[in-house]
Amino acid sequence: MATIGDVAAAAGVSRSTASYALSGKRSISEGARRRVLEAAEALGYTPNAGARALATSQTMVLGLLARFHAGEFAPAMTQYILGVTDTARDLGYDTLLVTEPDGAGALRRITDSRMVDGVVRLNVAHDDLRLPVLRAAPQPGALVGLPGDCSGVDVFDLDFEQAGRVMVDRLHGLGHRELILVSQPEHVVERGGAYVWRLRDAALERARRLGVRLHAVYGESRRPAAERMLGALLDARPGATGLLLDNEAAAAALPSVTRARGLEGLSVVGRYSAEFAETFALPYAYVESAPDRLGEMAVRQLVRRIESARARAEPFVVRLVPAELTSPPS
Amino acid sequence: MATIGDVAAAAGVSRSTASYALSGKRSISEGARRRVLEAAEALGYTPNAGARALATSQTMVLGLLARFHAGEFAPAMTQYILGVTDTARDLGYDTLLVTEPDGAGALRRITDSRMVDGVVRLNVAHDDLRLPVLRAAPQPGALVGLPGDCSGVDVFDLDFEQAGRVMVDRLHGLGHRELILVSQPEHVVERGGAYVWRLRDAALERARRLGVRLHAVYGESRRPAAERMLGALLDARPGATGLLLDNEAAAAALPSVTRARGLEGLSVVGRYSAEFAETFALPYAYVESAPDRLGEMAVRQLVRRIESARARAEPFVVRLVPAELTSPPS
DNA sequence: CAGAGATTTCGAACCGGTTCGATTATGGAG
DNA sequence: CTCCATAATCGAACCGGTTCGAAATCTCTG
Repeated sequence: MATIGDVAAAAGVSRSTASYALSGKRSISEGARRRVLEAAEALGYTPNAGARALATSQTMVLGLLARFHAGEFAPAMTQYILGVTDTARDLGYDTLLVTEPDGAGALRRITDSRMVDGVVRLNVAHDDLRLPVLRAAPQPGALVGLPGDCSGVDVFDLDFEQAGRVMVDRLHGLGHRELILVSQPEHVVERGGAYVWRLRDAALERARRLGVRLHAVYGESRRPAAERMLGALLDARPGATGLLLDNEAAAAALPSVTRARGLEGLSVVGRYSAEFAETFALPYAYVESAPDRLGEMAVRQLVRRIESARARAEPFVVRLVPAELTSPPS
Repeated sequence: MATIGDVAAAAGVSRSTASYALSGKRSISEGARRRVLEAAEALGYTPNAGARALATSQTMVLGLLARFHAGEFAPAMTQYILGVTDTARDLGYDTLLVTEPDGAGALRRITDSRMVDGVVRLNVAHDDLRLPVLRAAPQPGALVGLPGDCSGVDVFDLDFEQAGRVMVDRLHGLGHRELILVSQPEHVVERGGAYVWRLRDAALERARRLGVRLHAVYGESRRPAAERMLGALLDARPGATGLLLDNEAAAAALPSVTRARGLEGLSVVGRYSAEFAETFALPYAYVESAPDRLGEMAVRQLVRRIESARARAEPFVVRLVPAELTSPPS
């Protein structure tokens, strides 16, 4: 494999001249620049990433910390990941993916060893054990998901409180006065999925204020259980005419349940990604969770901080994207 | 951030002694070793990855090349990825994820710059443009998916031919004499998804030999279209009593279609992952595609080649895991 | 044509590890 | 007490880039 020394020798210049010719950080005579470029091309020169990282303290790699349990229905995960990796590549960065059962250790390793210039954390829990590590790291960090303590990192998330209110408002506006909210399964909450109760509490509060009855329950994340659960629920609450679904599995299961029972009067509002809605042809209005957009925002802000000392000095942001209702396909 | 020089100074030894004490590659007196270890601990020393890579020409990072189009229903993707990253971590490697619309360029960059010690390629197409690059790379490569030309890399895949035969045999054994095979959408085939026609051609051949009529069609990968398509298909082939599904979206959609039509006599065999079967509570027998296991196998073989010169000299393997029928949940 | 000033190039140091060969300290045998 | 083998340690070189300061070359002016 050719080194910059080989390129320099082939072009008849010193290593430093070759380096400057390639980087353009100093002016180099037209002839020398051309010879260096030709030599690099001819030798198939690619700079050694380790050596460059050592010299510049920049790796052009972002860490991506994601927690995904096999056997859990998490259709949004690939979209988050794709949003992050695609944006990173656009900005010239590669992505080191850490799927972490081992938690903080791996994070500390990749930051302290300087493998990455910054870290995006997905699936942030309310009391996330990796956040202290991330705050202590020399690199900047960006989160997708709102933790209890936002200090020291940039945070991006859907405004789940607003989502809860928007969803209640919608069904209230359609005249419904008794509603059911199906949230994520309880273990998601126990694991620190704050977005679940942010949406739920805001929805309950809004319902109370509007004088609407709202039954909030945990759903299931698997198919047969999800269907049974919905059926039982509709039986138990015959007066409920509106359904709020903050649970992908429930949303995917609902059409077959309602079809089987002929519950055509039921009004439904969901909360999931546009892609999910399309894949499962869901006929409901929904609040779009825009996972790819959130991943993109996190990366852009992260790279801004990495590349500009000025940006690094700016105060940390907490950006909640507004929850907007998307109409069902007609 | 502490360097090995700081550790050495704190322990009162030279840098080389500190290095040997930490790596154990030469014997070091008990006292010195202890002082070095304590100093490293106290200073929170973590070796700089770039420097180590430069010195050892080993990065302890694997490249993971995956192609996933947002908006395509590819539920197995996360399982492949998880199989790879989890196994890599077990073996001491991190994973650089490259989701590549830009194809060969990114691969060449990460291999030539020595960012990775080896590469796992998912979603291999029959005539994959990245394979020549991978073969030319100085690092070993492993594929999940069978390409037209297997030279220069280790290959792991499900035995899709056997899967086709097993599926036909099953329905033939149940007494069915006219079958329909729903494959992946045509664009998957056009993109070089050889596994589609490997399964289909083997199934057609087996059906011919058994004297069974088999109608092979391309399916849809999206929900509303998949359902309509299945309905139309069953109408068009009223004599068909058995269904082979090599298409996740079709499998997920089928229960609601058959329920709506009361087609209880229909026998179905699928081809998808166990996780998929469970998530959607599919009541069919199926050939398990074991994405996580394939990812794991690819990584293990890759790391073997990376770490042992002996293994590197071994001939390349093409390992097709047997297609076995899993019974439906009772 | 000398000299100032700008342009181009080079050599050396540095980033932070690893590793080889040599040197020093230690202990045992003669 | 000396000599030698062995164990422990050190210094220096190297991996492959980048970058700084100085030297060399060229250009233009007086």
